[in-house]
Amino acid sequence: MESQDLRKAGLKVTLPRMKILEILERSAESEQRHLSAEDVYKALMEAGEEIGLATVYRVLTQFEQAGLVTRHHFEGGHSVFELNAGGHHDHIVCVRCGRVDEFVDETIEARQKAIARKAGYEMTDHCLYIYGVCADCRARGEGG
Amino acid sequence: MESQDLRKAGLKVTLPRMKILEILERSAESEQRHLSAEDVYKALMEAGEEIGLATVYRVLTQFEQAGLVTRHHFEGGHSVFELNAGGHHDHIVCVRCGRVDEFVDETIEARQKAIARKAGYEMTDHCLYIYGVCADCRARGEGG
DNA sequence: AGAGCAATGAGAAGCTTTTTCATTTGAAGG
DNA sequence: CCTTCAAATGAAAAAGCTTCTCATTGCTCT
Repeated sequence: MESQDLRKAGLKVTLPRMKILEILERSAESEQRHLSAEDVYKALMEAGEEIGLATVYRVLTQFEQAGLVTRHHFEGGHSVFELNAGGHHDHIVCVRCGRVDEFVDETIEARQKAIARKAGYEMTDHCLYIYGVCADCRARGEGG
Repeated sequence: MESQDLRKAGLKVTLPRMKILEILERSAESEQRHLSAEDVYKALMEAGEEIGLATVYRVLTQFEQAGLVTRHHFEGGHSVFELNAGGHHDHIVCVRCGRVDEFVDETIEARQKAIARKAGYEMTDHCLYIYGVCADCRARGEGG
């Protein structure tokens, strides 16, 4: 039951929050795990929900603070949000088509902690983006 | 001679470009290696140069395309630029005071290439940010 | 020195995100 | 079920960063 997720996060259960959570969950099941605020807004419109863009931003920020979603600063200036499920992972982004794949590498995870410690930092978080050209785009030819 | 750097990059040698390059070089020598467009603009104003903000953005973008600087998308919405010198490196950012340290780790570099290949990608670039609390901030106390 | 073309400056415009404030809605209690 | 109140929402305005427009300026080459 999703409303419990909101309650546990200390957020009042409202229609906009439920709907936005639904959108995020549905997109997490499909291939598109990373949604911008506008993506969410458009999905809401398509679902016939009259929810303002300001509310989308507010709710996504609240979800982030509540630990329900993670905000990523991809290239291009705008943020994307991703439902927190399945634990931590990093990203490979195709610079040609925008496709995003995920991975976890324990070696890198461990090295990061060691590097932070050596530099005198107590690591709280990290993010790693690998940029490249995906197999599909390369098969499609160099010309783009 | 700096003007040669511009020439090699295929850019006409103009006063604004020279001055911006100077600002970047001077800041690279000091502790502040990462400047936002506005930082550069303010530095120019302090130096008594009448260079428009639009030009700063244009020049920084050109420098990026020419490979002279690298643009980073730090958290907070705005980009920062860093002179390309001393080769590739990644970043550790203090979430408390904003301090930025740099590091290179060959193990991570190698793993990344391997991961990209395994996922079917041809890696073109990557960026890794470790977030944490630096030694100074921790010495200063948990309360902030 | 002069011609031609790229670069610049100032301000407007564009885009994403946040804020404001009146109105609406959800949660708790009678 | 109805009331009450704080919290949430919507619409529009505002804010912040970045890009665009276009007349003017200034390199580069001859």
